[in-house]
Amino acid sequence: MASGIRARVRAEMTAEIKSIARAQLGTEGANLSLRAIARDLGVVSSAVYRYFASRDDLLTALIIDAYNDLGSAVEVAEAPVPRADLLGRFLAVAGALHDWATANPPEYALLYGSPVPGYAAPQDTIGPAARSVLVLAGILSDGARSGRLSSPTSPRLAKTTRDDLRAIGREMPAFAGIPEPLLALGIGAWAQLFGLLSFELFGQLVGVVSDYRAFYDYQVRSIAERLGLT
Amino acid sequence: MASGIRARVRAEMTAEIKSIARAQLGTEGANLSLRAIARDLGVVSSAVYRYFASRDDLLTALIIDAYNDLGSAVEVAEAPVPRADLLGRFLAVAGALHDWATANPPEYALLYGSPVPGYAAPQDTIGPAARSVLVLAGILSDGARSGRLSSPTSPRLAKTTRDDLRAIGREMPAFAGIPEPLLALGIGAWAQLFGLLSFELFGQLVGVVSDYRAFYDYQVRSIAERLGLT
DNA sequence: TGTACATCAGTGAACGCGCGTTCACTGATGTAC
DNA sequence: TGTACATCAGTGAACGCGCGTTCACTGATGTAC
Repeated sequence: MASGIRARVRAEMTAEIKSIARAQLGTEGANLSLRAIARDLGVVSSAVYRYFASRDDLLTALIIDAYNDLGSAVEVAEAPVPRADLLGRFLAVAGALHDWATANPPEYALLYGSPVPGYAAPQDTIGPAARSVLVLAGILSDGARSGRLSSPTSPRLAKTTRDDLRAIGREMPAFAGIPEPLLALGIGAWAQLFGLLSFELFGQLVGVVSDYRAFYDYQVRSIAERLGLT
Repeated sequence: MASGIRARVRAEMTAEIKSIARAQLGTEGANLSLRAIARDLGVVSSAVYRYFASRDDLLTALIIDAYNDLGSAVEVAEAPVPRADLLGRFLAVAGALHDWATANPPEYALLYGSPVPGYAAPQDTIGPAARSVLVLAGILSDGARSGRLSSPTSPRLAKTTRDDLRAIGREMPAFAGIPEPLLALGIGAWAQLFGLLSFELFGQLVGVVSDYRAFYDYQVRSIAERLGLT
């Protein structure tokens, strides 16, 4: 099966293109230049089309890779924590988010920053995008099932919001066992984590916070307390 | 003083350039094209340089305008609420944020989305950027002074974080009267509001939430409760 | 009120670049008999 | 094991665009006396 060699070379080439593109994200943002990538690769610009059908295709591949990278970082951080240690699991998730985001700012911006003008993410990004939040869902769902997490009784949920939350449980089994108010709180907490990360990475806290990690950890513990995680 | 005419025409021209640039933000993101602006303006590309020294200068003007626009929207929404109605004031602020962001997505992305590659915001943006958060500071500070807002006692603040928070009070008088734990909570709440807005505007909630405003309002009320606003 | 001069908006050409994508092609590598 | 054929990576030229910025200039509008 000598075709295996061709396939392996192809995979390596594809990986190298993505790696060069990733480096470009850092300096140029999401405005990838295929010609610049080809130049770095030491190849004529049209050669890149053997590996990606278009600029958007390459961008999609980068997005999917980044979601998977983040998702697996979160999973790996949370997995070894004993299932009964809900607080520990949450701290592991939040910590992994911060670690990954600060280690990969361009990728973070690609996933959670301004949408790329003219680019519409295809369906294939949805699965990878969900991986990290599914880990949070597991914590809430375990807590709800064991009765250790209780639901807030106020504020009142609008009917539309309650419907939305029910639909989430229906469509994603991982969220199924979570009472609606707790789920709403959980999504709010999730948004807060990313709000904090965006503030930190996008420069909103410059001159305000100096020890970012300590500040983030404080906020995370305060979120955990609010969610009733112990 | 016939020079007043020249000055007025100049101001109008400047405003029109910014308005065309703002429209371009929506389709092209922060990658402004001076040539395209000149084309829309019906003028030769070099003419734009009579009004802005460079592309970055124009971008800075847009950023400052946007911060001021948001800041004044928040101020105008909050000002008529009776000072003693802390909850009403907070709801007004949060509502104005949502109204402004959903009415001006490109501007929102410019201010709170991914940083523009190669662009460093000059000092002049700091003042306008602070306007909206100063309104929140006023609410917390009034609440603290009147004793109606109490400070959470946990989690424990790291020394570095406590120093950061003290420095904020020292450098911005509006924050001076707010106890450190309450201030930390307030900044966390602020980050959460923007996290929710970014999730909504940047597409993270597509297929999850259908009634964005109801969802946001629920989160806002839950934040208000947590802060002890009544 | 009229005239000389200064200011300044806008022109047009140029410099030196960049880009994504298509297409006919060469030549090496793999596959099937 | 050897040969004919198919696959496919990479080339090079071209199409039809785009860009920010500089500079010498024209001509209208304002200012000072």
